[in-house]
Amino acid sequence: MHHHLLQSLRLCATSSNPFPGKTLHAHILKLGLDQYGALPNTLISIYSKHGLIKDAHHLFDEMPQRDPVSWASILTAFNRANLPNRSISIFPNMFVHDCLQPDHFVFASLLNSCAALNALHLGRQVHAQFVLSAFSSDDITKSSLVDMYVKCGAVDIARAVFDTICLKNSVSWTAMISGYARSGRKLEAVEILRDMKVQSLFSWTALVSGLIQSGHFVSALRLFVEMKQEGIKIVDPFILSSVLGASANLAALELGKQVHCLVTKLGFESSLYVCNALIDMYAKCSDIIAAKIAFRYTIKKDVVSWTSIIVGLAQHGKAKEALALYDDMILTGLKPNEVTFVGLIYACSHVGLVNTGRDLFKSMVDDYGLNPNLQHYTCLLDLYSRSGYLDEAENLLNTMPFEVDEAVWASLLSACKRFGKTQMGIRVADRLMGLGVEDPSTYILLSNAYAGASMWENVAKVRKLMVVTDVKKEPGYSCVHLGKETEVFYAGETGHPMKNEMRVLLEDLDEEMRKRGYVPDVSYVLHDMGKQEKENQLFWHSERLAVAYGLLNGVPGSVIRVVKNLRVCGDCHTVLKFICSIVGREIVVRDASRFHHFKDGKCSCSDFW
DNA sequence: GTAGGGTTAG
Repeated sequence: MHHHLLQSLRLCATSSNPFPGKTLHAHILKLGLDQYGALPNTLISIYSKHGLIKDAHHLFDEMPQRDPVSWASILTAFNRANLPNRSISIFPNMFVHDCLQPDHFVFASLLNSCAALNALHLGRQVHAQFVLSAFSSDDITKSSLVDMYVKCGAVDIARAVFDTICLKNSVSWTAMISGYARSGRKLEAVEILRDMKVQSLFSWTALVSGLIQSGHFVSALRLFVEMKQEGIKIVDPFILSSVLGASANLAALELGKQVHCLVTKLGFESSLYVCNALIDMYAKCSDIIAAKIAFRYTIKKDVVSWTSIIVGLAQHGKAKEALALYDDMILTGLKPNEVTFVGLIYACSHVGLVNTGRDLFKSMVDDYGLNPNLQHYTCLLDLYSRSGYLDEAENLLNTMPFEVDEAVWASLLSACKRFGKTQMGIRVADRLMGLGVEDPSTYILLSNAYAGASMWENVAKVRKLMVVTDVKKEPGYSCVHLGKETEVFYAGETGHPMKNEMRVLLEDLDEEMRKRGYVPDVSYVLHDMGKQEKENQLFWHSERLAVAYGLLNGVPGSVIRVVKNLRVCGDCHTVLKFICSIVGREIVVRDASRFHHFKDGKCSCSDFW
């Protein structure tokens, strides 16, 4: 009888709905067989596989006789329900109530909970118990130890355990590879992969996506190409969404398009992860139109899809569209998350919708129970600053429940300059001086603020501090993407083979700009030097070189796409507005914090960044 | 005496 029921239960476990299992449970109860170990244990696991954690827990509680299998089942059930802390808190009862000792299955489940909780200390304790137990040679538990140490960031301990595994399977190898890759230890990660006899898509995915997580985009992409050459079949779209993420981070539009083609070729265009990655990739590669198309083609949209396009539109200065899409999203019944609100408040700051932004901030807390983080406060602050509500901004800065860094104060300082709030500017500047300044552009702001109030002693103090702290500007560079080719330019006179053509073009443009009223703003130059020399510095800024090169070599009439590592300098921003209207071309610059679409003499950022 | 439970990438 038991065997027959167990067979049926096993079938239920593979079924996609829980009702056959529940019916059998009722049947078992009627027969009074629920006391027999294997039957309730199987039921616990069926319930948990169908997400019915309450039923699983209830059954576990009611069991008169529990054994280690019951314990392994309930711990796994909590882990599966994303409640690893429940596993940890219930576990001591295994000794206290049931007088049982954990076996290797229980250890593996516990380690899984520790990994999910990032609880290294606890994990080490479980490790110690495991070593002292009768199961200390179990390889699978050792694999979960490797995984736990990796997830807690203790990669070297993970490696030590990994080396003691007698029969390594694909799971142990993959865990170790992903550990090295996610902590950016590329060489070691690759070495482990090379040691594997049978490499799978899994192991390559761990390597490539781990490296992408740790910011090693280019190495990851090279390895992805190598994987394809090795003939590994991409039977699962996971790695493709990772690679799309890398393209997005590198703003590599052509690469992203190629991966998009691969997605279509392999038939993964309906995978939600892939669709969301495509929306984000196109937006970050500054092709917001393609991002909108990708969004439209996403059949089953989730919060991430909506949020990706809302944030994308907001960053590209299309605030109205972003806010309109939010209304559509709410109509579909989806709940926005923290990231959605960052995009929305950011959008408001672009069009000066102070009240809408403030309402959204309130709605996030009151209607959706979300906790505003530093990013939300920074966006709100931006909204106040750029709309000229500087008292509100200063008040918010002084009352918000977060430690505020230099960049945030600096942005308020720059708003003070813009709106001519000299007194507040000095107050903020003094604050910044007390905070300690590292960013060279902050020094410029400080020096300008004091100079504007004729506080020459303080100007001298800032200069002196700059020398003492030996401020070095991170070298600025700009890349211009022309089809499959990319050129990189650093600030300063270039040694590029086309240097002369570029100089002539920039000089011609300079002449035309001056006719149209351009006056170089040398206040953006950090170094102490004469006016002419400062203008010369500006002339060779990397974003101008990139644009000049794009104009000379790009397809006539096409959009010029530039990616800069730092923020666009204020003077260059003015210059690019002139250039786009002189040459009648659209120029898109992605800088360290946002996108600038220069078109018809205007920029999508409305001159605030 | 047997079943039943564990580990990998967003």
